[in-house]
Amino acid sequence: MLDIRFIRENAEAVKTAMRNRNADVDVDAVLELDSRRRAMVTEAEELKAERNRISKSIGLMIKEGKDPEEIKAQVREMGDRISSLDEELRQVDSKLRDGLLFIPNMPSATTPVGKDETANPVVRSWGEKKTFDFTPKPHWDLGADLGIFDFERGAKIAGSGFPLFKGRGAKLERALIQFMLDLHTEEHGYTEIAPPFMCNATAMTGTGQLPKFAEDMYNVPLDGLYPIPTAEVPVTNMYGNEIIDQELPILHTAYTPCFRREAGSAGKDTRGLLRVHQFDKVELVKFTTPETSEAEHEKLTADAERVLQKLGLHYRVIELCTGDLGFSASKCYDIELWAPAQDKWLEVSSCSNFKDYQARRANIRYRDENGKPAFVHTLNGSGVALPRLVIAIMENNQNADGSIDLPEVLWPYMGGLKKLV
RNA sequence: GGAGAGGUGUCUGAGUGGUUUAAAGAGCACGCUUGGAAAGCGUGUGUGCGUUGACGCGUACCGGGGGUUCGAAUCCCCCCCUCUCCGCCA
Repeated sequence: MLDIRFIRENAEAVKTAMRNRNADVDVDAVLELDSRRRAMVTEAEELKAERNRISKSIGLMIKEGKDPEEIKAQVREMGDRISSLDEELRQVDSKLRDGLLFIPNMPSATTPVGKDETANPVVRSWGEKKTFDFTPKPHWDLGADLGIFDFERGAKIAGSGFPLFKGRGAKLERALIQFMLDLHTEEHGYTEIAPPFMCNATAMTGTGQLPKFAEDMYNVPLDGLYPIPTAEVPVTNMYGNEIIDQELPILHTAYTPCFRREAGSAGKDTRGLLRVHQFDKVELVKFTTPETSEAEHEKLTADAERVLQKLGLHYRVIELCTGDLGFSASKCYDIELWAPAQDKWLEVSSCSNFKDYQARRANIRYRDENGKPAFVHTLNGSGVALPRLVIAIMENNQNADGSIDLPEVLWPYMGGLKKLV
């Protein structure tokens, strides 16, 4: 969330930013709550100061054997006023917090201003489109023929969008996860985390999924838990309500399954692995100082790209414009893989710098050079998500006979298998 | 799921209704002392919010939330977490 003091002092800039985001936010209503709240706090605290003084004197009177009943009655009235003021204050406070929780992050100064995804500039690309001397098949046909997944049975037991991998398909999932985790821990300096796959509402609020995107989340109301939509939630919230005393930056990587209801996407990208309710992902998460977060953002993006380079897959990096930027992000690069049978680019990673937005929501701090507590900057990106990665591997590496060549870096993880036949 | 014991500041640890403004010790920082160090001595050492140009002042915070009271770390209620034992169980 944004600092209320920042909003107070930069109201016009905030309003402009919200317009650029196409976000419908009533900044003035929040400012009004803020000024009401401060007036009430001052009044309540003055009363409390007086009550504390008098209560102390009552203690003395009793000790001296005087009768305090008259003063007690007087303070009792004061207490009633304080109680009702506190109650009112609680309400204003929670309204203000709710208001703040629905205001998205400020786009960074370098984020291009634009209306929607059509305004996202391509930053760079790697490799080139593969040419085929036959018509490349979509991954769902290839996979069904090879028997490496069985979406019908997945749908039978959980519903559509819950993919079921089988045999070498299941092993390929495991191999890719292991390959990516090894790369990030051994070559990029990340510490691996195996976190809980469910989080409470506080954690979901800390990273920005709640309260606004409740409909996108699965939830288990009986226990107040949410199956995680991304490892970002548990791994970022690891340090919630802490003043981190380790040296920054902290780099974490984590494999988790991810669960998304995809509300509002019904009927879109329904075939195969394009858009599913459950998928595997290796995530990269960083905690940095404000001074280093921009450089760490570039490095994090490069770490994700390295996965695709090692796998030999053609990709491009785009930067999200203000109109397409995620709620909590200040700056974001999407990495997209080319899928020849789909004839389109598929997003496999969103690498975001959240600045202090999540840190303020989750209360994650460090001590700055003066020893004063300050909010960290949080960053994350997929490194990378599996379904579309599997699509790209299958569709790009297919042969005319329906077999699929496996990238060389995966051979050791596939027990020496070089080809899916 | 049942029974019990706990949760106090950076740490250890006291505190069961009123100068507690959370004792004491350790740690840490600074200063004195010293040829230098250690020891010793002295001073300081939390977070949020409000207010202020600033120094500061006020307020809240002893796992979390409510309540009783003029006044709560302390009494009452609910919840969370940790440990021990029992039950169940991969």
